[in-house]
Amino acid sequence: MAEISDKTIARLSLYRRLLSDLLEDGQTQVRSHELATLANGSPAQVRRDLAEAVGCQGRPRQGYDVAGLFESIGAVLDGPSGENVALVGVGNLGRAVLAYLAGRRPGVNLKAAFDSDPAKVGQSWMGCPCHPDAAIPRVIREQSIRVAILAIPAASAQAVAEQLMDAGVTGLMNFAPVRLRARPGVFVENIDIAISLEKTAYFARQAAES
Amino acid sequence: MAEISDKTIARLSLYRRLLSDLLEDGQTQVRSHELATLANGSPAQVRRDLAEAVGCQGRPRQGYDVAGLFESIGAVLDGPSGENVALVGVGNLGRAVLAYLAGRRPGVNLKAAFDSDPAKVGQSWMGCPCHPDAAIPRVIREQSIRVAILAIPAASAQAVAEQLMDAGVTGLMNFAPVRLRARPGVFVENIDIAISLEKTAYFARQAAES
DNA sequence: TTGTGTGAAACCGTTCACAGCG
DNA sequence: CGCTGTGAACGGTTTCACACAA
Repeated sequence: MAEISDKTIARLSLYRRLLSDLLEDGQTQVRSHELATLANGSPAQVRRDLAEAVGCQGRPRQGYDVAGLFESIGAVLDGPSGENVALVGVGNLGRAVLAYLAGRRPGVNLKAAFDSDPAKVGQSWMGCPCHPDAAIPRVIREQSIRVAILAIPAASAQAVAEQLMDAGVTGLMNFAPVRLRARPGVFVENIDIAISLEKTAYFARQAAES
Repeated sequence: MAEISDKTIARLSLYRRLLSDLLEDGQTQVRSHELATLANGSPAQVRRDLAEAVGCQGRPRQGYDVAGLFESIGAVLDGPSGENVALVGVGNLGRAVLAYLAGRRPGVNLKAAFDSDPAKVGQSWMGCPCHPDAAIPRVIREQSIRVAILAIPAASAQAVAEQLMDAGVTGLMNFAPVRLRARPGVFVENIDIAISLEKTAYFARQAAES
């Protein structure tokens, strides 16, 4: 398997979700054209993604086998076993993210939550207990957690990120409006809601002015 | 002003936030190299963004004037007056997004909230009342709202989006894990948390395996 | 010297267009 | 035929590299 780009992985994840819907509908075959429509993409892109990143097996005239494709994408995305994930910050945002995790994401296992609020420590969300921030190094190591979700205020994000990376985390999903200084080799996905909102406002105005 | 790309707008928004921090620190001048470091970008990119999108006035040897740059970027991003924004769905996620809005975003005025839960209707968040979903067409038109944030379940997202677009919304920020069918000219920013998480998990594994 | 502005080159991802196969 | 797989062309961004200004 060669290097797969950022955007391709995002699309594969989307394809998998769409395929999951098709499976529920009992559909067994799907054309690139059909998937493309559902994904707001082009048929050529779908074919290329499936051929290059997965080991495509689409057949002319019938398209792709839904169940098989679903499995193949899963093999690429999830690896042998799923990733263990920690959530740092169990505020409104953190709890909202839990709802997405609850959606039976294959390959993503929430193992631990952390919060600085003593009132939250000891409670449980989605069957996993909330630890105090001080427990981060120990728990991350004990549970072999490589992925962490930062849903905490900007002021503490960098410090917490350092602790996580020290403990072995190699993937961070950062909701705090800060550009984290990550060490080399660590992947950071910034979800910057403030920026996205300003972007939306800008293009909404552009759209209205035409 | 020529066409400014998606990504450039996102960076400008980031620059503005960074400049705002610098202003608070009392810094009056900034070099492209410095902004680039803060933004995790390259100096050349910063210069190009500022020169092409804004009407740069950086001077050799001193760099850019922080206050002036802050204003100039604001003029590009915000237009004459700010955009009026509606929030649909006042669950955990919706309330979390409100926190970002509360961060005194210039150019973004929350004017209305909507929720299908009768218990929430009538309450207020950030000084603006929560209306029932049925009031969407009326309120959106009355308040001249062009931007809407969808923080509702996937099942109802498309239907609500249609109502919003019918009422004149031209920019949607969509947190629901669905690919919205938007009419031409309407800007949609998808924040797909499930996809972002799977992406982070994938690259965390890649990083760990090297 | 230091740091900006910008044409030109390099890069990456997407789309085109067509060969091949059922 | 209809639909996939893929080399080749394309277009948009990013980076390079250097002229210029203080």
